[in-house]
Amino acid sequence: MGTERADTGAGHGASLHRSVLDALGSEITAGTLAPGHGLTLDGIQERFGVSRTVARETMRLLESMGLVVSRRRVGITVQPPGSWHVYDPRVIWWRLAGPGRDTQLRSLTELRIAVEPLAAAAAAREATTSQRERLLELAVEMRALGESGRLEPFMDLDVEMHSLLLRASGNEMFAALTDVVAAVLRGRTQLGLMPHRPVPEALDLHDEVARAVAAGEHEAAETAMRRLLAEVRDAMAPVRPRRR
Amino acid sequence: MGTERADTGAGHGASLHRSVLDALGSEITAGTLAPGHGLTLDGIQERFGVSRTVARETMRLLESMGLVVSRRRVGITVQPPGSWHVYDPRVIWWRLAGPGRDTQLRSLTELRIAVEPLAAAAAAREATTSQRERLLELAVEMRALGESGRLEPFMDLDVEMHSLLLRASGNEMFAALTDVVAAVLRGRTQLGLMPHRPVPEALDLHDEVARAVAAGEHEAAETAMRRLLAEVRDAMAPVRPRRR
DNA sequence: CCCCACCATTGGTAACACCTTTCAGTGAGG
DNA sequence: CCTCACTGAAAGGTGTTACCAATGGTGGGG
Repeated sequence: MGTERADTGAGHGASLHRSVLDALGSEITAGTLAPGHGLTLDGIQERFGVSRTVARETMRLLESMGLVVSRRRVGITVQPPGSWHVYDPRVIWWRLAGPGRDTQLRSLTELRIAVEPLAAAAAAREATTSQRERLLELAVEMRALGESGRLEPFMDLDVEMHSLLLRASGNEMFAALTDVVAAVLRGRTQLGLMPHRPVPEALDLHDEVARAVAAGEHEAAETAMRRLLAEVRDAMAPVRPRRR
Repeated sequence: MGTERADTGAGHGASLHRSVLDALGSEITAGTLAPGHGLTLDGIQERFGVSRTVARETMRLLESMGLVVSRRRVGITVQPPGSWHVYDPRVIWWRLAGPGRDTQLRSLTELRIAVEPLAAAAAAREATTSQRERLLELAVEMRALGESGRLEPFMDLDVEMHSLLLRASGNEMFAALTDVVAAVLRGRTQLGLMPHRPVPEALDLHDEVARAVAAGEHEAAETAMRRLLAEVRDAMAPVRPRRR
């Protein structure tokens, strides 16, 4: 359940430190290792049967993600969520895989609502010709797949479309969110939150976004994307029992 | 043997691997070490006069930021900008310190335009009473400092206000951008992109945002913040937009 | 109450065995 | 003579162990 090989980086095989990192990262972000909890290198060596070098590298990586701090004599201390680097792909992955997944999905969706409309507007201005063409193609294919109710391939196209828009925006900070958005879209289906059993409304809005961007109408693209995401957020609302 | 020690003044405790990390990170993000360029652990040891352990830990950290990949036999390869983790605080810092600083400021500002209006709206709903009070205080102090033309302390308050709003939004993804926004605001003054005296318009808009959030009027807060940021973007325009 | 000594724990160095991947060299076949 | 497949050596990261240095929390002594 938790540690299904988080291949977040450029994927090489399972190096030793990566599996240890995955285990500890998951536990910290899941709250199993509570903030303030102390670790030691010896403890890590012992627990995972690895050498000091591997334990140290793992610890450095955890530290660079803000999950722990390491101080002499006192050891390694788990940090509270506030200091986690929540834009780190691995952190996002762990949190989506653990409990609090719906909380995470919710805040990520809010981020999407903030970013994607502007990204769509920028894409309408900046996209290359081939990107615009691909966008229109995608809209057509999505409609076909959506109406025939094939959810998985539909999701793939959905991911591709949003990624394309983010990349075409010409803003590297937007483009860097493609993985996040992909994770949200995939996580949403996995969680069974998949709101649109491709509702016609969503299909129409995707179509509208694609057309507007392709035609360079940035205002239309922005508002269409905004409405699309409002749809997404509303469809997600029902699963809200959790308040902190 | 050029054993150099590079401390780019980034404050934290000057541990050995950190200074090496800083040096290499800066060079890669600055483009001095071009994508595709090859490094070796031996080379790093030699150049910085550090042990293999330190070289390895540095390399792991660079890899976790997407700046390099490490493969057996082939060595360490510098990655193109597209795979950098541009939300990592250190990457942002390096890029703001190096060339392409204005490009970076521009894309970060666009990100602010996307996020901060929604953050303000959320803050209007979610902020605690003391946060609302502090916001009003800040607006008053900012006006005083702004009208007397004291740029540095004005900037500090500016940073505090935007940080407060992001944290008060209740969305961890927004809150995690406080460092980014702080870096942008500070970078903007350093770059001389700020008018020597805050324009009255900006002061009024800060005031308006503060009042709206404090009063819980989320729509007013959102539009006020949007106008504030539009002002920021326009004030920034004069610097030549460089296209890559 | 303050100061100092102790020692647990990370920080850093060194030397080593191992495994994977690349690449050059070699030979056979066309 | 050219091409291609095989082969083996070397390059370079991966992982292990042992050891010393620095540091800061803790507790004991004044």
